[in-house]
Amino acid sequence: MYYSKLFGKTLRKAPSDATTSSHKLLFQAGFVRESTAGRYFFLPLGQKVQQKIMKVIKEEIDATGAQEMTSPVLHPLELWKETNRTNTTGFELMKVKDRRDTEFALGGTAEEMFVDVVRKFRLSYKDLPFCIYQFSTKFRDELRARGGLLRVREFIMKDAYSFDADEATFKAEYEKMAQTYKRIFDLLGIPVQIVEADNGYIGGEYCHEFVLESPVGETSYLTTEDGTYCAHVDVAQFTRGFINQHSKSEPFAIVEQPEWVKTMDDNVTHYKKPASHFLKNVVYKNRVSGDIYIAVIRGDLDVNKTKLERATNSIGQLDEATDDDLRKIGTKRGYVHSWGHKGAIYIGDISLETVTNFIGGQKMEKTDSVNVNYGRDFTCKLLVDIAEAKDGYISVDGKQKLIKKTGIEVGNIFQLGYHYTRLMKNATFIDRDGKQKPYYMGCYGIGIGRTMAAIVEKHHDEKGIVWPKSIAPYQIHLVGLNLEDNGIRKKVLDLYHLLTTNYKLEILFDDRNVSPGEKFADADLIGIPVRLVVSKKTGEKIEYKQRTSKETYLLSVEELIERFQI
RNA sequence: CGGAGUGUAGUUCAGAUGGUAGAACACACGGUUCGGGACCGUGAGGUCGUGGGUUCAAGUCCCGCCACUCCGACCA
Repeated sequence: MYYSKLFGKTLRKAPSDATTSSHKLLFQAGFVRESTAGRYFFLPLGQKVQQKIMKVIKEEIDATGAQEMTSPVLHPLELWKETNRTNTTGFELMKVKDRRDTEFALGGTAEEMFVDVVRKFRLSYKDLPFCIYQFSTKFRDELRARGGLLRVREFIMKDAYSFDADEATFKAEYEKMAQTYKRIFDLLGIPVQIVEADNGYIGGEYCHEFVLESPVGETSYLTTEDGTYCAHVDVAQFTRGFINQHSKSEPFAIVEQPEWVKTMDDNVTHYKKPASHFLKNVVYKNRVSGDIYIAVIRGDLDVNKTKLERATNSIGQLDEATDDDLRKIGTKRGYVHSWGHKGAIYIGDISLETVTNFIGGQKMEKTDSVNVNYGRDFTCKLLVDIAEAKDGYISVDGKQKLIKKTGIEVGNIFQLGYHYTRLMKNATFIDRDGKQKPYYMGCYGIGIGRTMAAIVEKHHDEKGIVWPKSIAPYQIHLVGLNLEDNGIRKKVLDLYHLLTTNYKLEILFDDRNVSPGEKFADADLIGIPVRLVVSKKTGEKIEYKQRTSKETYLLSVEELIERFQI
């Protein structure tokens, strides 16, 4: 490719509203342009990278025996009705109508479609297991796009779906895919952490995110110092510890409050006790059923909404209660009781059993309660883990501190189990015993654009991008200097043709009539792994430099070709 | 959807108190340069996001809307 013909230009400066390195550099170096928020053009350079990422993924996924196919982007809305996902609040489905008023969902994920195509065949256990996948544009009606390619509304995703006879064979498939993902991200130059995660409405124990640790990521997770435990904040478990105040035999009592105590902080000052000795009550409302939940928790801990949603079987449906909601159960902010409000369902955190003689729980305008004990003075409908793990908390084995990290989620793998195949009719195979059984499913996704951004976040310096070899837009950035000299011009053109034609190397040849400094600056910015220079200075040789190094070498054509192991 | 901010040339930005729109870089042409974003000259490029209002006069003041960025909420 002649640089002078390349569509897209580099800029001297990054756009001012870009905040992440990947956004700045991919824009500045001419890889992407924004259409509207969260929708991007991939310019020729960006498209090359995107295709190379897909190639790496395809080779590795194909090696597992999975087969690539494609599905329509417009999904019949009927399918989504079968699995009730049109009503799943929280996941905003984008819909379109054709001129006959038939409704379609713009695919944001394709479980229903893949189940649908599979059930068009009468398969037997002999056909199992199998895995089918596609690369396709996904649409997400995100409330807010952010960070360039990190969170977008339209993106190419590799989504794979596995079909097994039972959980045992699925487990093997899942494990194989986890290993494959690890290898893919190794090849792409992204050191990922495998993070235990929440798989939302489905439940179940297998769900992992592949995360690149990065300050600009949106995924919060906790890991032990030795890395043996690594879990998303929505599932991370920790040890509460036991806080023994004094004898449990002191009777529960309502006491006068000499001052009006308003918040947890004021309580701590007033009673001269740490926050852990107080009862904290947080109220949520299920926006679908209208149920009101009061989460009761030790005062030093916070409620994790996702954990609470899982405990109450209301995934994606809880909102923080409004003043109106509080009024309905007969209370107001600051005066929510840990028991007794009619019309509310009490869910307690297991930390309630780690303290004797709590303060609070029945706070009124002039009085408060003390010496309150869980089990003796009050109970909740459920006593489960609904607390959010935080930096410095102790791991479940009690031996290590948890470290909180943030990162970019570049891929995920899910156990779907029978969730879809039970909701959708005829999603069955004929088993050995001649009976129809639902498929046991898993799904596996990788966002291509986000992966590209993650690679840039990981691989750049002050001068520009530093692409790993596997996905660089070109293998060689050839810089021709002194091109007005016909001898040099011929030499560099001969080299270009030799390498591209005989050796099939991908080369970006900077043939422009601009200053050397500008060509070098662009080479660094674009970030192709190897830079070659032909000029009057290099004589019969060719200067070779790697993007990652400052060293330059003068090589003969033969030596050069050797370097590329041709 | 809540909070904050920004919209002026392709990009980065300047345009106090209202008075007929500017620079740098990029782009085109000519010339001089030529190993780390060279220089000189010439030129082209703007319904100042949009609609309305106030005013003799609005990029500037007021109101509505739109878009974008950041924080939060949301995120199979």
